[in-house]
Amino acid sequence: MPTTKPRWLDDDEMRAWLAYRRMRLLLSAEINRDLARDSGLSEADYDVLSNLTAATTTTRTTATTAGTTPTGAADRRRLSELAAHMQWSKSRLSHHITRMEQRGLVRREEVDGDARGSFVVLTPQGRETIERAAPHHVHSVRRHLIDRLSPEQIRVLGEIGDVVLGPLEGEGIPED
Amino acid sequence: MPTTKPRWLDDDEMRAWLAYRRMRLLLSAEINRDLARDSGLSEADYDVLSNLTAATTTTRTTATTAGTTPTGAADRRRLSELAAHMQWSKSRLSHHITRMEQRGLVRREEVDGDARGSFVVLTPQGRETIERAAPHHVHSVRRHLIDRLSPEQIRVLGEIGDVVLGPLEGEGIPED
DNA sequence: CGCAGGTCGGTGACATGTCAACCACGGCGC
DNA sequence: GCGCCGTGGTTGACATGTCACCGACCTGCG
Repeated sequence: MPTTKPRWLDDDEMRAWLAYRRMRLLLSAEINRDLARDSGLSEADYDVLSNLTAATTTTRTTATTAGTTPTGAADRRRLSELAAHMQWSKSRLSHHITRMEQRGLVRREEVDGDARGSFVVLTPQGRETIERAAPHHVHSVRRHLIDRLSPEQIRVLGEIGDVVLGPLEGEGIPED
Repeated sequence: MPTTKPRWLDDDEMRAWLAYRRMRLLLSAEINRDLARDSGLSEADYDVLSNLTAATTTTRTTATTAGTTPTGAADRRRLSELAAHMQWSKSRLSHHITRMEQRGLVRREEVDGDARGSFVVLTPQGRETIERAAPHHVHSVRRHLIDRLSPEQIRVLGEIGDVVLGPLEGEGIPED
């Protein structure tokens, strides 16, 4: 808590803070609009799907990849494991999976060893959807963000993420 | 639309994209949590309030300032003007003002020349609230973001905002 | 004047998230 | 075997936003 006078933001700092906030508002809106138009998915849908296919390929941390699937893929993850990985609350994921299940994109499946848990499994339609969506999405992300930045700006943005997120990753989501 | 093969993101690009997305998720959550705990406000509340006091002082574009008010301030703005300035949809603002009105932070007031429109007016309690909240909020923003960044990172973040937002500012919000 | 079309806002239905229980099960100590 | 607690997940009530649409009101023009 600021016991004394607060140090207000100077012009550069304000500009940076504003940049972050405006991007959160406008850039996200734009990319999500593209995604909805091109593929009928919300960003949340896309993330879930891509984290399910990602599980099958090599380690893919984010949502902007979806290559062809190697044979014998698993396409399934425990709810809690997926929630932790995405840093979503279990509640959020559960609600969202329910909705995606009704649209036929994923389905729940029991776990053998543990009667409490369940898997989320990608349906064929889910796979089809994400594979179709991915190229458009990457294109959208490039068009609105990545391709507008210089290599230096890209590098620095990555650095900023490391510096800022480091201390936060631990604390996680409020966790139900 | 990607007619040919999509250009997937390379490692640096992916890192930058991930940084943006994780910050949107975790950093925002953290700062909002602080704000709610310290001042009982949501980020949206804070923005509205600060844009109302801002109108009274010199031109303040963002939400991280709230100095003492000069005498004879107006503390009022047209709904549509405020919505445009914040780049919120009118619907969103209208709903939100209704809720804030019920908490006594703002109130609506008729416009003389135009029977359609209304002003949003800061109540004394609203002013009190934002002035109390501001120092904590700046502190929180510094602690989680600004003070973790080097001057160069701050400068580049600002640049990124300009480059990315430039093309978007025009398009505005889906606008009801 | 009189009205066509834009502007200002408000509303209701619906989507998404959060928070706080809650339930059922698994594991462990005794 | 039993009692307890931690885990995995679900649920319902509620907050916030979006979208589509309404309605009142201005304004320019014939």
